[in-house]
Amino acid sequence: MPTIQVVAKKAGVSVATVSRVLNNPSVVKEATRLKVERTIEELKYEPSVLGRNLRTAKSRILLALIPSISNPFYTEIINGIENAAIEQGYNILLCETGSDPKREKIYFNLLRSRLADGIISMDPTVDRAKLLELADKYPVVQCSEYDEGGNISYVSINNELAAYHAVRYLIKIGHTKIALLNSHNKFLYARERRQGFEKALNESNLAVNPDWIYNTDDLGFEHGQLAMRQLLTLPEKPTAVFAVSDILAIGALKEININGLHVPNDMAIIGFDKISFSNMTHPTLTTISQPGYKMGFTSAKMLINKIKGIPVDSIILDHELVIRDST
Amino acid sequence: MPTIQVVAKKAGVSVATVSRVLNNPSVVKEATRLKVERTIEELKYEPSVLGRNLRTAKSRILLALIPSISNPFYTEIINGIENAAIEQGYNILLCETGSDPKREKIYFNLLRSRLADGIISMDPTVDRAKLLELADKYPVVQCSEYDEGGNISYVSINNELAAYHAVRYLIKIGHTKIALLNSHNKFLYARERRQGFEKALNESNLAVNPDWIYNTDDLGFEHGQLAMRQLLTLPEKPTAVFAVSDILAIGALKEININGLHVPNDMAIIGFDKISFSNMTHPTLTTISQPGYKMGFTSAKMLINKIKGIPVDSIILDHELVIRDST
DNA sequence: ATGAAAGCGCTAACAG
DNA sequence: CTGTTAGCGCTTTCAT
Repeated sequence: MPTIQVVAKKAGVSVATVSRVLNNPSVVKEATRLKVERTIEELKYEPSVLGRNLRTAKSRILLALIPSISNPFYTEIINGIENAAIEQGYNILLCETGSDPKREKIYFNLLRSRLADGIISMDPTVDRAKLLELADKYPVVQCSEYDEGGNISYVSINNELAAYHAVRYLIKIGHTKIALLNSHNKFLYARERRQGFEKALNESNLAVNPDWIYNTDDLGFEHGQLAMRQLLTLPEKPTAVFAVSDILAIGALKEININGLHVPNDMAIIGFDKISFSNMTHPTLTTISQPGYKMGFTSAKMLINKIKGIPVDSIILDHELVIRDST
Repeated sequence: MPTIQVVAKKAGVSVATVSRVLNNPSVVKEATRLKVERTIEELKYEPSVLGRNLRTAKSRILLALIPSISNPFYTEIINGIENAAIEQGYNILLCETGSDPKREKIYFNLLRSRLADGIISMDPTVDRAKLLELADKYPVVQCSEYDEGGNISYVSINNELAAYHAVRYLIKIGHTKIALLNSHNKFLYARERRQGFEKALNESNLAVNPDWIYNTDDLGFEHGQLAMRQLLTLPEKPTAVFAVSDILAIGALKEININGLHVPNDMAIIGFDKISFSNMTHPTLTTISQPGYKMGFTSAKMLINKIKGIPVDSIILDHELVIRDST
């Protein structure tokens, strides 16, 4: 495991020169550069990131905090983050918080102990106060989720508008009895999507029936199933349901299938996120597509800029209604 | 951002003592320890991992190489890896190779440049020669995949036996015309599972019909669909299919549904991996469960032992046939 | 039980 | 264009 010293000695130059051919080759004379490069090759020298990091006081590592790696919604985002990072010579430490404050703390400390240069938070359950405190001293951006009050820059979509578009479409194709399958109102996005839902109904003079609004804390597909089971027991049933996540929508779809009912004839369904599985169901799921890749890519670039001291602005990206067979 | 120097000065001790209360508190006198701890608290001092890493020549970072983060099969494994790592004070750098040799090279170099202490490879498409070369100088283990010839320790299941169990079960419930939906034979696991498939058939004196064996390079669900479409055009159709991945099975299931046929009456299906979505389909999927969490946990512990210089042995873990509604 | 001091591998100011 | 040198923040002998 040769060090820069060894290379320098063997090549007959100083360590500074070796360092230069590594980091700023243009300033060294071609002849010496070649000589050094040859020696590096011969010795199979690889510069130690450890030494470099200490010296430059940077780790070139970014933290990506997600609640759960098994949620396919984050897959595309992570891809975007990774590509943006690699492009700029950064690496990603992917951290699953499991919405567990203890884990969150471990990861926050990675920033404090300089193991990471910045953090992208995607966890809706993150401890607001702690995140704000962290953002005070370290580069932090939020992706997908964001904080109303705080001044942490973020990348997101317009949740209210997206929900509005989804429900307006259901109304347009003739539905008047529309249910909402939402997550818990403690989440900003849940409140925003509900607003969009209500706005679309109000606009068409449709009443909001509280029986048709289902909130769940757990976004597992079983809860989509549960919700649909309950809706189907109602004396007056809805004919369409807007679910704020594809997973919930898939659960609802399953319950409808189990009951021998038909989608979309007996019940239309719209999901949210366009996860890859939304295309594998039968029938395929109409859904709102978030530009996951772009969200990830943008937030990583944003974070890197922040690390470099370049000021950044929050960004709202466009969503898209993907019409498939469930409506 | 105080350093250890600042803490030492303020506490009126040497940096060595501060370092001791951090790493080996028992050797320092209670009174001084308390004094130092109080100062650390006051200054909100966090030791720099950068300095420590350079000094100890360790990064306490593990690389986890997976082909694709969107493949839910890896989700459980990653969880296991993460927990084993955290337990021992390591962090995980999750790297998606996308089966791209260029990316792979970047990640291998992370080891060479000392940014990581070891690597867990889960990519079946990994460049064997390169991996063996790397394993020569650095701690490497394989998880799920492994290499016949090489001497890299691994954690895996018995693929042949698992396939054998799956097919034997299909035979037991009355099927004699069984198709195999396999990935490419260049993969060891594909060859092994095919062997198990054939063994079960042979044992019951059933012939292996080449028309009922479908190989695909791409494990996307569309290819499961394609495969089933082709099987359904055959003059003599199988009555059951064993797919080597749940995703392929789900694709096949969808095609059967589209054709108005019934699972399992017209066609029984067994998948492989027990991904979370295998439970969300209608009907739910019978599948072979790999102990993903345990595989991840075990391989991470194995790697850490290797890093510490403790000799390790490869391990074969048990699979399980999960019987659900598709058979 | 504690302190002094060396040094991990590298980069960057400064001098030449 | 190149070399000398200081020092990033920490751990770890070696003394005391």
